[in-house]
Amino acid sequence: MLPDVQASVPAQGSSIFDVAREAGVSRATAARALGGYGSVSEDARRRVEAAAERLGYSVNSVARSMVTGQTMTLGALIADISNPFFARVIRGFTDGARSAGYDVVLVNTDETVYTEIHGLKLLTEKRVDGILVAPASEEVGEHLAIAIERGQALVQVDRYIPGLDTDVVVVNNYESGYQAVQRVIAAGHTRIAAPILRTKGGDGHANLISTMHERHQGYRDAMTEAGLAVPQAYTPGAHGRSEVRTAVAEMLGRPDRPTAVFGLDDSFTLGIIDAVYSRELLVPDQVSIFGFDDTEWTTVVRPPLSVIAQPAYDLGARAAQALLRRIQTPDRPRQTHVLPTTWIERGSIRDLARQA
Amino acid sequence: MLPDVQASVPAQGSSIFDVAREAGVSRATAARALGGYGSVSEDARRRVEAAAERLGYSVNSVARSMVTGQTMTLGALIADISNPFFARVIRGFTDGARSAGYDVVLVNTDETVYTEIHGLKLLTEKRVDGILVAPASEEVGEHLAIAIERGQALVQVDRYIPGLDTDVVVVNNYESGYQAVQRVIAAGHTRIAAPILRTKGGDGHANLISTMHERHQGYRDAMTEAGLAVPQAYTPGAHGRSEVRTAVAEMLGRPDRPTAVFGLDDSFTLGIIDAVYSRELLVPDQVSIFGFDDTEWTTVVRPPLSVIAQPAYDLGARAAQALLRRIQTPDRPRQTHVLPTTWIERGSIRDLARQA
DNA sequence: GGCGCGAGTGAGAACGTGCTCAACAGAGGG
DNA sequence: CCCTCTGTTGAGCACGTTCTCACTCGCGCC
Repeated sequence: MLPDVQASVPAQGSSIFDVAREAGVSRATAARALGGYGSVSEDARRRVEAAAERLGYSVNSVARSMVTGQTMTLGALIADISNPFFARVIRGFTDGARSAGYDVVLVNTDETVYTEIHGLKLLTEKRVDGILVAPASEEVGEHLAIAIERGQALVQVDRYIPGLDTDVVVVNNYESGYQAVQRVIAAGHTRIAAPILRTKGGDGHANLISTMHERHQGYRDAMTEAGLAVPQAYTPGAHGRSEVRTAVAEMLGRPDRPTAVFGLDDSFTLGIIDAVYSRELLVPDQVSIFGFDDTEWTTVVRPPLSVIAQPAYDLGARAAQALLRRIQTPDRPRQTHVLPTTWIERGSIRDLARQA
Repeated sequence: MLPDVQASVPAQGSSIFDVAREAGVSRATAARALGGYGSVSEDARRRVEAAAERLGYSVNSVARSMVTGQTMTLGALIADISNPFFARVIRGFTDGARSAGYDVVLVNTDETVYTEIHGLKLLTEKRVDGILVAPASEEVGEHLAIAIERGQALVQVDRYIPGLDTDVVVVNNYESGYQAVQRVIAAGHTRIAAPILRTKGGDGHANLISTMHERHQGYRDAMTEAGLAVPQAYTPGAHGRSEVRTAVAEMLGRPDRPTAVFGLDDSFTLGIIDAVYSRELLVPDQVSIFGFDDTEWTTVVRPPLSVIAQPAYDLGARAAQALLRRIQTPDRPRQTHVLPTTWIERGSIRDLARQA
């Protein structure tokens, strides 16, 4: 590794000044030739392009951003990219962003408001042109309100903070939960359980997430309207798959155990299945299961799982679309996009009505 | 929406110049007070901080990057973030990056060299300080070689291009595949199949991915050394879950059908299970299954799946670590980090030997 | 032959920050 | 009393790009 050889390679990429000198023109002409604006003679254009090729010139987006005032970058503030649901949302978001020439910076919040605030600060400093956020709490949103006031383009996805003036892209969580539970009730079930997510903020107090909230309210209303009880034992708070497993296993050991359990999200459904197996109960003969979100594995469990499928990719793609429109037209009225879910009946719910 | 109200809010965030004027000091003093360098009187520091707070000042990272020459941003060029394996890798990578003050820009390549080249160009223009790449092809890597020559810090993860002079973070794919197949052979199986991934580049010719390549070679060698045949019918090329399903279903319909099928990655294993179900075969009594990568669903299928678990999160975290070290010390010798896999025996492999 | 016009070109400002340099005041020692 | 040293401050350059402005030159028209 001779130092001479290294020195022959420009440590930092060459600037448009180097290209101009190489081509024997001024910076302005080189910039015009490469930027495709103004008027440049055919001869000069060829010389500049050849020089750029020879020097391996690459536009410095940082400098461009200084001038144009836009970074062509979007930020994404989500709970956890290793959660397959968010991974699909982000895939849709990056695809939508990319097709308009934008890149995406990813920040995980782990459902923690403190991390969300910190991440928002970082993205603001990076001067991203817009931010996608799945708020960690439906109660604490002052940081987001301030960002909006300062003109930051923002879109909420999957969840939303009531009263926060942004575009929102969600599914009809309440209706989906309500209708699914109605279906299960129609199948003759009267004891239906639905554990609910309880996340903890940095300060130790529980965050409420609108998504969970609404799905659970749909469940409650469907039960109540059918004249069915919702005992507290059927709605334990849990923090993740293993806590759900524990809570549901306990519940299934009781004499008045539920005949059906509703998984409010992917990880909850997994925990419920874990619990059912640990009790060695048969699905759907001894206990029925249905879940929210149709992930890849729902067809490889036996019986295949009946679920409320939600268009995760489309959520992200629509959010990108909404965000890009807001960037282009900051004063447009805010919109809430509610994407439809699909009930997929597969076979994990026992029909007690027909059997009776 | 009165225009006056809007005008009262600064459209673009205030600069350090505004803070300096508000505090009654020069730009330089304000910069010193906020940047924490040089010496500033206690009085001036307080006034500057108060002014910054009042104006809601936020550092402009773009301008800072112009001066410092670093963006504190890393790029990630991976196949598909909605693939749970990569999602976990990226989670590890972002965590590692974040703890050192770096953000991550995400680019999906869809296993396409053309998209990878384009993504590399974008990341270069954005002047990211380092790039994580899971190369789409183990054959086409000239674009990456050029980037390295220009001084771009690069780390390859999950796969690698032979001869490309970068840090590499992988698992011992060959050994893992070899040993797993050896185990299955020891359990008395002689007809073991392993479909292999064939992705297509933008130009239509097949990409070889080192990961798949090595796992499959491990399988082949274990078979050959045990004196077992590897008929071409046992190693069909497929492009994803549904193609694997079709290929394996066909294979399982033959009279000389395999007694065990090896899923070289997560999506392949899903396709294999699909095929087994479509043939209504019992696992492990009629056919054994084992896979690569231990995802969340492997414990909710019946029987639970025996797999080679790989530390996806750690792959990403170690890659971040390696990349950050290279950024700090560009001339350090390149290292290849091989992370261990773990064989998890669960019950999807029938022991023919003990039974005989 | 003078004039206008358009194409092509170069000089230079601007973006907001980090950092160097010089200037200045005040304290302290010889 | 002068010199030095230290703490504090402001002026100004640099980063690489985009874009505006003014200038030159050649051509065609009156």
